[in-house]
Amino acid sequence: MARTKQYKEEDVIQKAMNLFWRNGYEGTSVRMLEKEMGINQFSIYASFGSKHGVFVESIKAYKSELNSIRNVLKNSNNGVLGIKQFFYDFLEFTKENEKGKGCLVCNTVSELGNKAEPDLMVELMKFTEELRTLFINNLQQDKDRSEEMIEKAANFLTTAMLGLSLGSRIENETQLEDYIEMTFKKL
Amino acid sequence: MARTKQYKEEDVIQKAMNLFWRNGYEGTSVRMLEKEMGINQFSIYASFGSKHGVFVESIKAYKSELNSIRNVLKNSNNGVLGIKQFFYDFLEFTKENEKGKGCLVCNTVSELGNKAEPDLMVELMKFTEELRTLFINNLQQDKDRSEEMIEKAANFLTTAMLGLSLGSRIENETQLEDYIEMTFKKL
DNA sequence: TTCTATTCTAAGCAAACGCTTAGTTAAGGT
DNA sequence: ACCTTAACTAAGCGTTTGCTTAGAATAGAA
Repeated sequence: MARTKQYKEEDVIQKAMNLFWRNGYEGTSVRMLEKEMGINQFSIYASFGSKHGVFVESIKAYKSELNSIRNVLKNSNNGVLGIKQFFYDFLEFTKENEKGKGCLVCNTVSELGNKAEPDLMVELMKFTEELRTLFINNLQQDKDRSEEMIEKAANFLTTAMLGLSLGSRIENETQLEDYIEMTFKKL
Repeated sequence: MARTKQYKEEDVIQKAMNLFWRNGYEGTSVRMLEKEMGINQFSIYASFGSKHGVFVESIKAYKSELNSIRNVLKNSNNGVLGIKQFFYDFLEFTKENEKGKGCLVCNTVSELGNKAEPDLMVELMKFTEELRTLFINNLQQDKDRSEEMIEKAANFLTTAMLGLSLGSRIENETQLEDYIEMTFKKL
């Protein structure tokens, strides 16, 4: 038999994810990953193949991290109010010091746009689609909304989340609260 | 007397701006700038001091480029409808091929966050403040809105613009139209 | 203990980064 | 025609990038 690994891959990916979340993909070097993950470059490449590989795993880790607040939305049965709560939960979720870190997926889409590698793009799209589905489910709980209106509202809320994500990084609490309150007015 | 410059600085900045707009700050190398601007690195550094200097000038050029649609908003006197028109004008303004390029200022804020150099940050903030002022002016044209409501609406619209910017880069026309229509239904 | 298989350390690879500089070219006043 | 001055070309500076690899360390099977 041979030597055993001195780290758990899920542990070091958690740390890598936080680094990517704060600094973005290009803004995070392999040397920075080494320090934050606490393992050598050799181990990084042995476990994940490439910096890109670390990032894809980080995105997956981000999703399960987000599960805490996504499950609240999933289990809610008070229609659009559940989505509104999700918006507030998201703000709390991304908070770091005074300002927020935004949504890692939204940040990534903004940084890489459509020049993201296919396998990464798949992960990003899955994230968006899943969230959209949850929105639709909750919108359907309110009985007086037509299918057509649900579609429009889902499109609206998806884009509104993009605004909330970027807003969380640069705006203050009052602005963000005004934003959420106005977003859910007349919905 | 000495040799004369073979380029106009405003011309080459225009080209640099478009490159930054498509690729972001870090995604644009000085070699790429050389090719796109059509001048040597020496000339770039002689005229603008640094890559950062080129970028700051590009942001200023972006603002005056945006003046075409900002003036429409400035001269409008139909209240919130003028702002709605600005949202649609913005989509047209950022369009490239099928998808949009987003707002260069929003893209930059997303990429650099609060680690942007102070002089750059000043330009970015001025942009946001000026736009917010225009929103408020138009909101005041509708007589039945309270000052408190105008404040909330301005906060809402500022963040909504962030969503529109990122949305323009990844969403289709239907989604974006739904987004704008729903956004202004609340106002 | 000896051997084998795998992880670890640390040095270093080529390429790309922002930026500089020595040397050549050209404009216009004298 | 000559000289001064600034703009040009192109080579190259030191660093950092993502990634690789030779050699030492360490676990368990024999």
